Order: sequence, then C-alpha cells, then structure tokens
Amino acid sequence: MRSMFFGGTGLVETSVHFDDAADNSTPLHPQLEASEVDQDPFVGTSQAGESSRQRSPTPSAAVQKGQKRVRVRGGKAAVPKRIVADYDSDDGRIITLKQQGYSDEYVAQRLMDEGRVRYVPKTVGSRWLRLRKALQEAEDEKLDDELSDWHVGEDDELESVEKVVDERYKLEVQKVYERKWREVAAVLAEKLRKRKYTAKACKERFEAVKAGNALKAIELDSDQEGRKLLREERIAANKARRAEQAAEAQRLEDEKQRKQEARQAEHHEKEKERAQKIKERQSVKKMEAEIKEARKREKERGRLAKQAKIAQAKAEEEWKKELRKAEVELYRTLTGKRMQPPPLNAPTAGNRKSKRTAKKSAVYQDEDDTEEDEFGGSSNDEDEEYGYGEESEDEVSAQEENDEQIPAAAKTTQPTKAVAPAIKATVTKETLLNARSIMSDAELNALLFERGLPRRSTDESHPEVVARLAEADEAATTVELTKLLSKYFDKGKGSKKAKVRRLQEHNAYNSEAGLDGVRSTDPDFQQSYHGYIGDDEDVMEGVDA
DNA sequence: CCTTCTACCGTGCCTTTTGC
DNA sequence: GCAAAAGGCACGGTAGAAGG
Repeated sequence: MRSMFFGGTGLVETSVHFDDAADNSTPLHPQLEASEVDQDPFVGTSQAGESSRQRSPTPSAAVQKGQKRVRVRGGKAAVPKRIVADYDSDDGRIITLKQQGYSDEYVAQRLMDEGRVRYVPKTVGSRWLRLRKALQEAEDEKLDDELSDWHVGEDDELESVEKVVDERYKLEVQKVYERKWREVAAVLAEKLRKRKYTAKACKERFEAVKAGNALKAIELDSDQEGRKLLREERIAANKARRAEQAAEAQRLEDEKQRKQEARQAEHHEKEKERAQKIKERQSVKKMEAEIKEARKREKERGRLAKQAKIAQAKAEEEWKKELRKAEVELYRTLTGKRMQPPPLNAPTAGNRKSKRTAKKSAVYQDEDDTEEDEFGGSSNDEDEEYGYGEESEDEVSAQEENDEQIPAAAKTTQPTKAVAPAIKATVTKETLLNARSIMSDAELNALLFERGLPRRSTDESHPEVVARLAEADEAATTVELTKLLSKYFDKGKGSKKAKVRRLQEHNAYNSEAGLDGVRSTDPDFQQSYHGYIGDDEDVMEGVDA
C-alpha cells in the first residue's frame, strides 16, 4: 500500500525543501530560547502528559506570519500548521521516517529528541495521512501537465486493468445503489408523512416512469377492476415466489441435515471401530498377562519340586546311614565280630558297589571278617554323593564303641528283598524310548538304591541301567507299584502296564532334565541320546543324558 | 474594530487491519 | 484469537477572511 503512496512515482525527496525550523530561530522569548538551547537542548519529556495546546502560551501569535514557534522543553510546541506539498523539514522528517516503516509513536519521539516539534503520535499519523493526500494531488497535477501523451500498447493495458478493477467495484457500486434507494424510500416516506413504498418499489417505479411504461396513477385509471386483478395477481405471484423460496430453503436445510447425520453416523461407526480395536488390544494384553502368570507359576512349581527332590535325596542319605548302622549291628549280633569295611583299593564305584551289594548278600550268609580293614578305606565320589562317604562310615565307627543293643527300628528299615548282583538287562528300542532315559547317572543310581536293586557296574551303560529298571518294574507286583506310585500322590489306578508307565514317567518328570521340560520322546533329545542312535554296538556305549 | 463564519489542525475515541 | 498499529471520524479550538 505504501509503495503506491505517491501514485507510484517513487519516494519524496525531503532534503531539498525549505526548512522553516531553521528559519524560526527567532523566538518570541529569546532569553528562554537561548537558555534552553544552551542548558538543556532538545532534551526531556517531563511535560509529555500535557497537551500541546496547554503548553502553547499564545498559539495565534506563534503562527502569526506563519513561521513563529514557541520553543518548549524537548522541542517546539505543536501549533496548527497548514498541510502543503511544499513541506518543511519537520514534515519531511515525518515522511522519511514513516516511509522507513516506523510507528507514529516512534516518529513523534524522534521529532522531540531532535528538538523539532512536539507532536503526540496521533498528530504524526494525521499529518502523515494528509501529507500523502496533498502530495498525491500535487503529483497528479504534475502528471497531468507533463505526462499526458499516451504510448503504444498502453491502451490495451488500460482496458485490461479497467476490467479487473471494475470487477472489484461492481459489488461496491451495487451496494451503494441499494443504499441510495433505501435512502430515497426513507426521504419519500418523510415527505409523504407515511411509509408507503419500499426501496425496491421506488426504484422500479422510477425506472418505469423513465422508460415510459409505468402504470397510470391509480386515481387516473378507468380500469379499476383490471388494476384490482393486477394487484391480486401480483400478491399471488409474490406469495408463490416466497413459498418457492421457502421450499428451496427447506430443501437445502434438509440436505444439510442429511449430510450432518451421515457425518455423525460415520463418526459413530469410526468410534465403534476404535472401541472394538481397544477392546481387542486389551484382550490380547490380558491373555499375554495370563500366559506370563502361568509361566511364573510353572517356574515356581519347578522350583518347589526341585527342593522336594533335594529333601528326598537328603532323607535317602539319612536312611542309608541308618541302614548301614543296622547292618553293622546285625552282623555283630549274629557273628560277634566287627563287620569288614569295603576294600581300600576299590577301582571304581560300579565295581565296589556291585561287590558291596554282593557283600550285603553275604551279610545274610555270615561272611567272615577278612575284609574288615578295607571297610574303613577312602570312598569315591559316588559314595559321597549317595551317602557312602567317610562321614557316614566314621559315624559307624563311632557307633561301634558303644554298640550294646540293636535298635528294633533299624531292623525294620532293612530292605525286605534280598539284593542280587547286577545282571545286565537287554536294551531294546522300547527301553531306549523309556521315559527314564532323560535321567542322569546319579539320578538312576539313586533310583536303583531306592528300589533295592544292585548298584550300577562300571561296564554297565546308561541305557542298560534304564532297561534294568524297566525289567524291575515288570517284575514288581501291582501292590508294590501302587506303593511306589503313592510317593507321587498317584492313586495307583489302572492296569499294571499303565502303572509301570506312570511310575517311569513320574521318575523322569521329577528328574532335573524332566523339570527343565525335557522328554524322552523329544526329537532333540533322541538325537543326542547316543544309546538310541545306531546298532547294538552303539547302544552299549550309552552316555550320560 | 468587533463579530461572525469558514477552513484547517491537533487530538481523542472508536473501528479496522495486520502480524503473530 | 489477540494485541498492537493504523485508519476513520468527530470535536474543540484557532487563524484569518469577510461583513457590519
């Protein structure tokens, strides 16, 4: 907008104008002027709140001859001054600063700071507006004088520009005309002292009169009946038109409402979908939480089972100690001699175990005491693991010193079955798939002990031990199987075969591997179980699971 | 010379525009 | 939508011309 400020003729040169401020240096009150200039030149706005009129002692005198001004603190007082195109340096300053985009307030302050006139911001704005108008008029005059010759192509340019601008003005012109006819109707009503005709009626009548096709004044028309009919027709037509307009408006309203309802329905549907999705997500989360909880419970169960197993192993160890004591006591009671300890140089656990098992049999056959020295020898790892360690033997030795009576309880804890020497069992595909295949050597040894079976010999493989246990299962009576199952809270129902299978599974599932989820039927396990792969030779080389 | 009238200026209040 | 700036308008006041 400001680029069009002087009708597009560019910025105004402000320096060449006559500076009446300089010329106003002769003050009305020279002494005051001199003192202010010397002591406090152009400084201070302590009277900023006062109006310029109040500050000006004699405005009329100040502007007499057009150039006199009263110098006040912070510049000259504002006094009426004509707006002319041939402006002075104060106005030139205003123009310059405003063209640079400064606010009225800033310009007013700058004028004061520079010791010029003390205008309030509003006056700066007002002068700026009026100066622009005056300068544009001067510029227009100059253009009309100097640049009235049109050049080639400018007519076409003018026509197209006129079209564009005219388009913008059409609506404005229409509005102005409507206002005009409203005013005509109002003034006419004032003149007739009664409001009889609308703006529209005034306009139509005026145009009809001009065109010469207006109806006669009603009083002068002889066809009163025809006029009446005409009026009724007009009323009916207008009524019909209004009804049509109302119908159209109603139709639009209905359409609008229908669209609104459709939008609402769509929105509702989306909300529904969103709610469904949220519900699904919550359901999945709930399920995941349940799975997590189940896993946690399973883990806890495993931990408890492991603890129970350890407790069982400890109990077995205690039981073995008691058994050993009972054996020693019984031997002494029957033979009057001390029982021979196992040989010191027993090569392997398996060997020793089998020998000891044999010895256990010998116990009942009144064995002599030639092996007594061997019994107190060092034990191997396996012995320690299953309660045959030094400690238990020391305990036995300690007991020897005050062994006067055989505890009746000790006798009852002896195995009811005679322990036979280990005879290797045949490994078959069926025994290889036996649930107990997953059990460790130590666990199998414990099981052998628990079942009162001969200990594992050095050359007896893992699958062979499993097969031997399976044979023992088959050999057991159903009553015995039921008793064994009761340890696992199994009521011992079903056929003997079912009982055997369940016993094997209980043993396996409560082993370390079983608690970790390993099963003899797992392909991974079967691949790693050497006894399973290959022919009979391989089977004989079964290793720890 | 005094009074009246008119044009114009400075300013205040309110509205509109602009920039963020 | 809001605040600041600018614009529009009206009013009070003054200078100066005109008339009595």
